Amino acid sequence: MEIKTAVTALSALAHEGRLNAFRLLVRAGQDGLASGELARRLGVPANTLSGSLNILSHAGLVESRRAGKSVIYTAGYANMTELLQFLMEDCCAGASDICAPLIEIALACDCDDKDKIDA
Amino acid sequence: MEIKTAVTALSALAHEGRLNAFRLLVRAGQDGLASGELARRLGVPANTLSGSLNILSHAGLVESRRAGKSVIYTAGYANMTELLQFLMEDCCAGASDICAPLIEIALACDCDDKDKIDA
DNA sequence: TCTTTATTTCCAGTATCGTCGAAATATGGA
DNA sequence: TCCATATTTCGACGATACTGGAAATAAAGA
Repeated sequence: MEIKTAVTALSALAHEGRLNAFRLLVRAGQDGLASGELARRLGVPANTLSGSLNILSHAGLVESRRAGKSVIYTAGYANMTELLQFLMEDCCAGASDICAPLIEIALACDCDDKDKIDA
Repeated sequence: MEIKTAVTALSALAHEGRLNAFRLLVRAGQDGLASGELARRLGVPANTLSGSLNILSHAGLVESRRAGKSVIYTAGYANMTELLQFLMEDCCAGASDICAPLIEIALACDCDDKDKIDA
């Protein structure tokens, strides 16, 4: 990931409304949420949210698909992972002590994939 | 971590100059780098960098200590980890498939602490 | 104390961002 | 086609951020 890409993604997330929207979509999973439903839950005007989603979309952090009159947004998991990877990739170059907490975080992630560690 | 704290940290990182400075400090490890040395390496005026470091500092992403005429900056590893944790903490709430790449990232982290996984 | 070096603060011009009313566009149904 | 609903685009105002010159502050040595 290039630094400009990372800055674009970080800028997109560096806003309370957009970060809330993004996290809501992360929780919503692959089913995603319709734009209107998202606006209702976040309590923001539809056009304001539309702008926020547009910024997140250009940063690759959300994806969208039309379903009838609604537009369904989902989190861009792949690009989110790339960003986290970018933020971490130099963490051990000379400072291995920062690495331990990162592994703890991944291990704390309470999901089925936890089993993979023993494999 | 509260969302406002996360936004502050993300905003601090959402700037090419500051992100470069931060990553350089992450690589520099606990020894850190003097403000002037950092400015020289990044090719930015000392006062511009000072402002950048001030923003990163208020976000808790860097720390500083005076050493004679120089001020040494180091990465704020603890707070950086907290931010990453915040960005990840909901990753598995209904979308466990996003979790796998995160573990891969942590495992890819090539440092001594990798042994802990087998413990 | 005076000078040099290192860093920060102040300031102001410029640019970019955030917000939301109003209008435009897209879709499905009658 | 006409209407209702869902969403986006446009536009403009106010707010905030970025930059770097110049001045101020901090520290060490002569």
